[in-house]
Amino acid sequence: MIGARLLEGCKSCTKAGRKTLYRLTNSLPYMLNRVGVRMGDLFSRRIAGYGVTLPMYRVMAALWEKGDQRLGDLADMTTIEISTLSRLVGEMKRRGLVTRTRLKDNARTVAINLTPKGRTLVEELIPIAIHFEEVAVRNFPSKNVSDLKTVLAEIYESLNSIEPEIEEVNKARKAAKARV
Amino acid sequence: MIGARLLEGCKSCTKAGRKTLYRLTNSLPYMLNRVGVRMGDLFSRRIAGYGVTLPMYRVMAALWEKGDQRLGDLADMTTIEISTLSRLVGEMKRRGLVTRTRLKDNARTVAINLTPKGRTLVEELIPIAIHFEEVAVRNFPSKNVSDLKTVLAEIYESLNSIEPEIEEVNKARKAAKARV
DNA sequence: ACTTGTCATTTGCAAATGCAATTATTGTTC
DNA sequence: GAACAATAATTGCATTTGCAAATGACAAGT
Repeated sequence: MIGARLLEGCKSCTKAGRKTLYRLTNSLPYMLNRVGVRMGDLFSRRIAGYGVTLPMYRVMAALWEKGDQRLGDLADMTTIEISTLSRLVGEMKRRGLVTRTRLKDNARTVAINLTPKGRTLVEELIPIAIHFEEVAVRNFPSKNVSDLKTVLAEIYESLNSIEPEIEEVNKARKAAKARV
Repeated sequence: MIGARLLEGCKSCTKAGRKTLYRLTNSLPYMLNRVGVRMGDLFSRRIAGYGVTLPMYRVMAALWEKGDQRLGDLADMTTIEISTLSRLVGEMKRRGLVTRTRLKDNARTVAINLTPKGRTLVEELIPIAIHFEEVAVRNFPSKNVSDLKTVLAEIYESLNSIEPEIEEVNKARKAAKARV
């Protein structure tokens, strides 16, 4: 296993023998998750007064950017799991923010759209989102921010490519476990 | 409102009049969240075969890095909300991964520790985490990765500093809403 | 000792999430 | 055209999450 040499029990943390030591708090998944969650939390509280949750905002902003989407496409765009999204859209429909209509030529699929109420609301929220981001990164050169976004997008793509690899390892592990 | 000029209805998206246009999918909160969630999902599935969830792994890795922590400190370190963590630790105790003992000199606080079983498990998982990260970023120069980590840490700090500012706006909004 | 206040954790509740079925519709093949 | 597979969305179930309120334990002042 690559990296096994880096593993060192925490009792040894005080010893100076090893150059590199694993730290959860310095791992990329942890750091990404932490910042992402934190930013989401803050923005979520920022918009809570408008009576919408963060996932609802994301659905509305996605629909504002590109309307008349099918549920599955909206799930891809928002990266909200489709079963979650299905229920979320149901709730948003009850609140009069979106419409959900089954297509006539293919009754399997539904088309989601913003209502005028939903549109008004999201157009009130988007400037807040823009301002929020400006404040969040106001201490950083804009070059750094755009570089960051580039890297984030690249890593996201990279993750898609390693997914099959991971699934394979998982299968092997699962098979090994089934024997236990 | 700063940024209001950037707001443009989606019908106008086809027009070429505006230089900048808001896109949810290009906003920093969205991109961070997307990558963080995706990476978490993949790693979560990677370790699912070992019978632990991702939050459980994070708790164990945090305890491995620094043992004998109080619940609140562990919440800070893992950035898991304390009420969530309380329940999570309860479940982990039932599974024999950690111990939770109330201090004798201050019965308000509890000390959380890894059990030998928990320690064995996390020491099996950490090399997997290291390898996972290596694979996830293997296409990127290590300089880029370390720069990324630096920026992520800085943004996280920056968020802490803007929190009071946001809370203040929220309060104002809340007060305005109470009048409705 | 008795109220008051603060601190650390836990619980109640409502939402969001992921996975695994299930339903409903459309396509394909014999 | 009847059986079967494929597609799109929904539902059931268990877990995770966050906020707010409640509990339980200590601290201070009177």
